[in-house]
Amino acid sequence: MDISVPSPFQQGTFEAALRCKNESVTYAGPGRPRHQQPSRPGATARDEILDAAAELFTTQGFASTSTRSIADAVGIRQSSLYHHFKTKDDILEDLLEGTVSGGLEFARAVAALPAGSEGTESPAGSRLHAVALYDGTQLCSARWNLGVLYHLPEVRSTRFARFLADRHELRRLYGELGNGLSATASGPDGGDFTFRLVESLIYLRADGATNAESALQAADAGLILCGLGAELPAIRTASRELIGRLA
Amino acid sequence: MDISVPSPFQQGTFEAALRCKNESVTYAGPGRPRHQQPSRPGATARDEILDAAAELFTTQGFASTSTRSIADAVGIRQSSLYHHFKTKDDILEDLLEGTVSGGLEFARAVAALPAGSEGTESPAGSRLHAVALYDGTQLCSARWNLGVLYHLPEVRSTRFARFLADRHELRRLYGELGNGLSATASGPDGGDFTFRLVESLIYLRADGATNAESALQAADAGLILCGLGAELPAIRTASRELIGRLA
DNA sequence: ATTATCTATAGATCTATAGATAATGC
DNA sequence: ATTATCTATAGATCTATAGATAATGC
Repeated sequence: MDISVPSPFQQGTFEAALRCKNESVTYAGPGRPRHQQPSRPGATARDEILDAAAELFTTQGFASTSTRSIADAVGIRQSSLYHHFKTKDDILEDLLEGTVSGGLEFARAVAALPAGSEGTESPAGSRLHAVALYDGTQLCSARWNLGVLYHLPEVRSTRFARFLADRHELRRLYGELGNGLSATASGPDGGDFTFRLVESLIYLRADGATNAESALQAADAGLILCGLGAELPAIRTASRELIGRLA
Repeated sequence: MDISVPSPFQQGTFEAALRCKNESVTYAGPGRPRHQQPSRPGATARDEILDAAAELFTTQGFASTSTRSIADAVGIRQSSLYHHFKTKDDILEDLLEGTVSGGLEFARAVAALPAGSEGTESPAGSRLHAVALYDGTQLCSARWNLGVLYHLPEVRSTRFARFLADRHELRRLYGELGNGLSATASGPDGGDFTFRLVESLIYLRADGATNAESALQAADAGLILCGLGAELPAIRTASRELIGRLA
């Protein structure tokens, strides 16, 4: 059955040809030296891989990015990736988890505060504002705009159950923090609208349209939809205080 | 150089094997009969292909969907696709263009109305509300949730310049219609916030969380952010009237 | 003659594994 | 001995083209 024939076009040969271009070898840890110098931020090879994958996934798409192109961006051979990650999906899983874990942790801490502990005035809505501002700031300032990967059809599978569950819990916390604030404005969903406005920062950023105020404006807009537009100055102050205390 | 050897695993052989399963032939137009009955909605084979591709692109992703799987879903051979579309990108281009053209046309018509012609009362903001409601309704009710493809990294290329330009013009029209309405509320960007809230319906739908009111709620929220929450009942009436007249 | 399909295939990938090799650290 | 890399490759794809074939319509 095995009738395959070696061909000059095969991968090994091509890599061997490439190799002639760059024979420089520098490597600090244990193991065989790399054929190229490391050029990515990150303390470990694993971090370099994650950074390169984040760049490529966000700029070229997940399925369109080959493991070979990630390896090339790191300066290792394609197969060396598999020492650090079992599959390509595992790389994506790590990246997604990293984008939601910080915000979720902060939101949990805010939601767990005993009533009235936001500060001396503690205006209603400052908890939701703080969560939105923290989350939005992270989405705007993270090194790569990984949020664009949230809604990939590929991600809606049990493979990424943990990320999906974490993001769902974060969304639920927005809803919970918005509950009871919406007497006057857009109905009972001010918390979820706030979540949606914060996530829309992802696409604002993808269009190159975010600036230093974008996250604050999204949080403010969420609170306006909760009927608290008039209290915004006090809310902003308390929100910043909360972030300084918990983050 | 040509040292390849025919193998029992090659495509042609596999297709020939498959073919034995289904010999039924029904075909109405000119040309050779299909090996399978058409099973997709659409007057033409081209429409069937677009429908199948829309389903697969939205549920499995663009890059993860092979031309073979599209052809299988239609009931034709993979290579037959290329009679109707030059490349796989051309299929995506057609689909994207189709999702924005209707909304853009409506928004242009609304923006081109002479001042004061919305109706007898013509409350400020009803034009923006009408555009948002029309657009949001389309995003929620279209057969496939093609909006999830808007932010694919693959789409940000000159290849899709026409779609990108149309969507950009639509966004600009939201901003224009929002101008001058935002004296009281969230700053000067009520129009763009409305656009963002309407587009967030795409991801609400992807999470299975839209209902019959979702589009209206998004449009309302946009107008609240323009500082016109108090006028919403009158705005809604005028907005529906506008849609009935122009759509 | 034109149209829409088909079979067959080129040529270029892609992911993941097997097993060798060259460092470090005990 | 352990670790991180390397070379080489299996085996399964993928997109697109060439050219044959079987309908319709003139």
